[in-house]
Amino acid sequence: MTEPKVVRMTAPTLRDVAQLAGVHPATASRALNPQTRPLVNADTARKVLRAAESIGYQPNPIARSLKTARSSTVGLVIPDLTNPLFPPIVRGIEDVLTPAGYNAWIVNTDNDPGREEAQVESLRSRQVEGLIVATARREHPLLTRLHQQGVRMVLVNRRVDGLELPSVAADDDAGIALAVAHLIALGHTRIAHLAGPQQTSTGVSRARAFRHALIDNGLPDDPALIVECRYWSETEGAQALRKLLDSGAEFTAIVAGNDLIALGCYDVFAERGLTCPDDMSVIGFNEMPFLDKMRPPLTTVAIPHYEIGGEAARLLLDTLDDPERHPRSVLLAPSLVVRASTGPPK
Amino acid sequence: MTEPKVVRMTAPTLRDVAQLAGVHPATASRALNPQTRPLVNADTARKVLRAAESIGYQPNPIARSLKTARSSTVGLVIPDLTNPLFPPIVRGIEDVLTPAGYNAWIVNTDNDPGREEAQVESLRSRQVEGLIVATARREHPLLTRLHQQGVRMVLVNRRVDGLELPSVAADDDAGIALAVAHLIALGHTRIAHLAGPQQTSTGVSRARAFRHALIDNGLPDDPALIVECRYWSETEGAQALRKLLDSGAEFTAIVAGNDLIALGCYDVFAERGLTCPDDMSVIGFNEMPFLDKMRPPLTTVAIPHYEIGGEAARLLLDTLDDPERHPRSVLLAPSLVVRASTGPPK
DNA sequence: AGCCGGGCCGCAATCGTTTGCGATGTGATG
DNA sequence: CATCACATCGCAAACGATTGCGGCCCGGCT
Repeated sequence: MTEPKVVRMTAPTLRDVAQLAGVHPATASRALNPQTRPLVNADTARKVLRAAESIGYQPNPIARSLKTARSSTVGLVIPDLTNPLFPPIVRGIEDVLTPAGYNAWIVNTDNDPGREEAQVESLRSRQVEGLIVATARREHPLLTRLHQQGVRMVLVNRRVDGLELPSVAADDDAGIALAVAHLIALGHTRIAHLAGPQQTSTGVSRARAFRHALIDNGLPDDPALIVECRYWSETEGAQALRKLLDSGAEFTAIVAGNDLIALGCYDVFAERGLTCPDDMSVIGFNEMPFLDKMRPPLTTVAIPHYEIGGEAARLLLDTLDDPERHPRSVLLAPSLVVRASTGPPK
Repeated sequence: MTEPKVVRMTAPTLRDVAQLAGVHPATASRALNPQTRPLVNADTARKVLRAAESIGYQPNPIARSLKTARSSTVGLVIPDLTNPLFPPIVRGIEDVLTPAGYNAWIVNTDNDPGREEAQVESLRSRQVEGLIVATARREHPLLTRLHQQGVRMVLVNRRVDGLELPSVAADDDAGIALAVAHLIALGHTRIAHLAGPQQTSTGVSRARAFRHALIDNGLPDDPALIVECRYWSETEGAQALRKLLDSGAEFTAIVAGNDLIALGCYDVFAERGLTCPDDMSVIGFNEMPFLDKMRPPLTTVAIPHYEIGGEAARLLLDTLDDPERHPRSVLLAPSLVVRASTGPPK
């Protein structure tokens, strides 16, 4: 004899819990929320919790968001997920956000300010409580506006000129110093720099660090040996190197703004019949995946992606916790990974 | 004489629009929604639209979701964003979802069923209208349960045994046939297969295709030349190849289940002093980024990632449109990219 | 003139929570 | 015994949109 069991198609709501526990929804709400639980009798709280448990109640985040104007969600603004730099960072972010009860909304901007604006707008309308932004440019009207409007955010990898925002990045100075020292130790004296876009703080700070490193090592700071790439991409790296070679400048080693730019050089080596590292040493930045399997394996400055993500998430959580807190910024120490793309000059 | 201008800190709501246009919020709602616009007088609709425009009204998606139990959002369930296979697919998905007015929520499962369950639960509580799932295993209790509950979804790259779900993937048979034909044309007759995990449909279908391809070419189907990897990873690939070499089996070429497995072979080549392709040819699957810069550049079967993503999104949109529609599945044609990891046997 | 049928629009309920406020009961206190 | 403080809980109003239902008006018809 099977009793007809009523199956409810819709998820159990707070009212259901309340009814089952024999209390008012308001009481159930207070009992369920650890913050307000002291406001209800311990016994009734227990009853409510048991009822909720028994019917598998899950609070509806949408209704909650509507009422509280919060969402337990933060937005991640990424220029391009396809860039292997970002996935590990995202991973680090999620791994600290999740235990804290937050979720992350990932959006791609394709480096397009228009798309970026639309995406951020969409995030805001979904009541995200804060933003982790990896698309900052030195001049960034959108970010300054958001900051004025009191949107909580933290920057990763890059910063905005004149904006006091919490940020986390690798220590570019230290990283570039490592790279240059390595090349000098190998015997190089004429070293070029394929700089990243100077619209990004990282681009300028690495370029500046490069010149400082030369000077610190008693080498001349020759502007003819620095070329700017318009994007952090392989094709731009290749383009820049061609320009440099065509200029007739003499050099035996290259410090690239990042790994992609360095990999772009490989294409040019092939075109021009140069062998690496015999004719030309090159060193990247970021330690993206699979560099060890490249031809030749790329020497690079490794940065702790995962930790950068985690630290960014922690900074954001701090900010959400206490919006008045003075913005901290953290720099994480890079390290040098020597592979086969660097060697003594011929 | 500056008039005191009242600035509202909170975003304009539908009531504001209605008030400004001199109509009831209900009318404003109908006017704003193209679906219901015919229900209101064209003039008043114009007035409402103008009012909305003038104060920059953006509908609150949270309130809308609460009322309508919809969200214009779909969930993307990815095993691991760090795998370079997925970002381009995600990109393809987003590029068709966005014009259709949908957004994508990306979640990582780390190949962990527990995490997967939690993530999917979180997606559902946020009222996602459908799921695009890239984590399917052949036995997948979670997915079968979701399917029974009527959750709309489409599978990418992999399928679930006995479940009639829309799916999109590369044509494994064709791809493997291409790979095997290439090796045979080079003169190889003893070809090994480092198969992907046999819990995944892709793992078995590629393995099956491999054996069929051998037979079709009049070669023996030798079980000793097939080893299964437990994961689609470099380390597993390396492990499998070591096992195969240690077994004493003789072969001159390898068809790897995917690129990562193939790259794992490179490590073993180095360990054992084998040179590729002279001692051993190897061919991958997927055409992940940067393979052209590997040592040696990896021959592989290229699949149209971006299109796969786009097609998956289209299938999901179809399903959302008409849930009764018979599940379509699409296979996209792969192509062979010949590089330097394959050559004639010694 | 009376009636009918649209077209157009407003009323109010609703989605599932949260939360200020007030009601109730209890025990302690003067 | 009256008063008061306090703990506990219920009432009801939000949050911002959508939508069934019904009312009004106006033009056309008999």
